[in-house]
Amino acid sequence: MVTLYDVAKRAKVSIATVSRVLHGQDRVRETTRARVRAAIEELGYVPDGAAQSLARSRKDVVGLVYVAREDPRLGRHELESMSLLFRDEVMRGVESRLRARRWSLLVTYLGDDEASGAVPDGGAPVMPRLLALSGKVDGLLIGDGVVSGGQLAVLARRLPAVLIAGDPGQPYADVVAADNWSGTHALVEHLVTVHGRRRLALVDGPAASPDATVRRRAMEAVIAERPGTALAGTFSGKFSAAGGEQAAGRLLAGAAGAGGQLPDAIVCANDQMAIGVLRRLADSGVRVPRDVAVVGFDDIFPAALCDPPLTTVRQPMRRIGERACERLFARIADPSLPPAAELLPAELVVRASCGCPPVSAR
Amino acid sequence: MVTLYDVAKRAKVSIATVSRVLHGQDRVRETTRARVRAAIEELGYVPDGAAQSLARSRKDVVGLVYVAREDPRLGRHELESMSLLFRDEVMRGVESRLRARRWSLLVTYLGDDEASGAVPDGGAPVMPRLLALSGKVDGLLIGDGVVSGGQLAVLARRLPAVLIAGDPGQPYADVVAADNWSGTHALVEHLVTVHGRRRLALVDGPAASPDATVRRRAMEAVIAERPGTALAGTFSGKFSAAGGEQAAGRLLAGAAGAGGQLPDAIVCANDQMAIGVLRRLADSGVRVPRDVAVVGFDDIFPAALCDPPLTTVRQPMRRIGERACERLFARIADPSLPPAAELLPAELVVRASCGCPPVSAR
DNA sequence: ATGAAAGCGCTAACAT
DNA sequence: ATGTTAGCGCTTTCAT
Repeated sequence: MVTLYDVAKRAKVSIATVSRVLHGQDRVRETTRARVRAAIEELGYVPDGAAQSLARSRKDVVGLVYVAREDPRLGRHELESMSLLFRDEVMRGVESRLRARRWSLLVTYLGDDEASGAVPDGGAPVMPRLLALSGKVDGLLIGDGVVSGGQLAVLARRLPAVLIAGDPGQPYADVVAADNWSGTHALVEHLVTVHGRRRLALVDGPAASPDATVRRRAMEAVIAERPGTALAGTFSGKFSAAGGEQAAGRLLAGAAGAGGQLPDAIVCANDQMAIGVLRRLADSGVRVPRDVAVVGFDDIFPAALCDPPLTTVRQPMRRIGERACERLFARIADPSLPPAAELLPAELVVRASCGCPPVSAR
Repeated sequence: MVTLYDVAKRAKVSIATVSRVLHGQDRVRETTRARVRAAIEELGYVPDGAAQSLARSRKDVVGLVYVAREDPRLGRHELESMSLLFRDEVMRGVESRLRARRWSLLVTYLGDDEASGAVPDGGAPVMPRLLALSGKVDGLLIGDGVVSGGQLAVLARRLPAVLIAGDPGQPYADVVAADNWSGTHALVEHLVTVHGRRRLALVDGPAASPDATVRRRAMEAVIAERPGTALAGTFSGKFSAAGGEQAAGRLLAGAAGAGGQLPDAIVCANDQMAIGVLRRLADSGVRVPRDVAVVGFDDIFPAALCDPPLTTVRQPMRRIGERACERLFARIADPSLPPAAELLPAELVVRASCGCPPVSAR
């Protein structure tokens, strides 16, 4: 390996001078500078980042951790795998912030086995993988589901950490997430005030999901605020298109029963479920939005493509990445900052499935 | 910062012993081990990665460089931005290999201004960004279009490097890419032998694109091999849906002229263009695949969703990432390896737009 | 089983 | 303008 000493020897100067040239400092004679430059070029010298980091005692690197959560049965085009898009977008946001500072991003996907996400905190030591990573970065961005609360507490004590799209309620670390509540609120309000929908059914996600819970509450809030509206049933299932189909099936079965009546709007916990609902409805000859409006959440890619195009709420994924990164910078600069949660506004995306006139999709 | 010395002091042992405990070596008494463990836990000690790397003189990190190539006008759902999917998939492949070795991935997106990709090699020094990165990794994975040939030569001389989806013809570094030639060849063969198509039109990409060139050559090869088939015109444009629409427009105009005749198959340089062609054809009442077959290349997400579903060729993106990473490992282990190119088979994805019976897409 | 000490390649304060 | 030198935090012989 070519070191500073090799270059210094070749250019017949001291290592300090080489270092100066390397960092474009003045106080070096032009001719010397040229000699050093030549030596660097000839030797193909590359400064060792580890040594630099050690000497400067900072690394200019932030870590990003996700759980791999891979399902080999899912092709890359499956709707369910689209949640990956979320991460990719977040990452781009992070990267744009990093680039401005000329820092780098160290990405790690933990295997399902290595993450402690849902585990009920057995007081286990911090995951080794995560520990190793910690030593290589100035701060950590942690994806949702990577660590349990207890682990997070331990981790955040050791180094600056920001949780991405995690539980805004936990008190251990900073969080940056989308504002599920106001997003859903705006969506349901739209249904009620613009389209005059009154009997609102909910196709809910898993009870354990914090996101689903918040979205449900927001819907209930609108119903409470708007006299004349009512919750026309709740049908919960997995966050998948299949889950949506099943829920819609139960909903249809209920409406077909004695005195049964179709709701005039179906609010789904996410887009995948909404797409499943749409399919099931189409199979039964129910027209959307004419007979019933359907809305989703997330604005995943296929949402714009389905028939009718889905009205939904977009999570500001990229922005989440940017803000999380900025917050991390702030915390690195001042580790004593009290942990804060930042909720980013989610944007209502109006398409045709709510009853609005279709916009040329092209 | 908590260091090895702090832990040693607290546990009343030498730093060597702490280091031994840290790495699970034997030759440490159980009671001592326990004392050290306790000290580590109490202090919240995290080994400094930079110091470790320096002492071990290896980093266990590989770098991945891409050009940002961002167009802020494009929303994340635009077809054009789907090429990003390619990178994300490649990255997952890389990550899976890295994980097996417990290495990390250092990702950097260069700004358009920082990359030298298309630049005609002004003999400029290696980009500073890339240099800085080089010092932090054991090897580099370089995305297509990041560096020019000359730069690549310089870079590859300094550290292990593998080009991802770049020009397999360049002699400076290893390359891992999809086999465009045989993929296209199989696709066109399918059109000719299975569906009896004879008058094949080409909707070509930009002349400057190596990918487009290879795909064109492969198509010409099939035509040369199969008597009775003929090239029924070439219409080139940008690698975009709009480019495809324009090309289809010209094609239709030509067919409408005196003695004009529609081709019975249109081979497009990529899926985006094919989708544009499909749109334009639909607008003109031309039926696909009945009147004319249309095929693309890449198998981007919307390819399965359009009407009719697009027959195309899938690049083994994930596999490319895996192989590139493995090749990089090999080169790190033995830097004297002669540069090699590895072409991965691209898979024919048969849907309905070629004339095959539609498969239930769901 | 444990400790002492010599680097690893670099930065930066302090000479000169 | 340039050189000397003391760390940075760790791994790893080599002693004991």
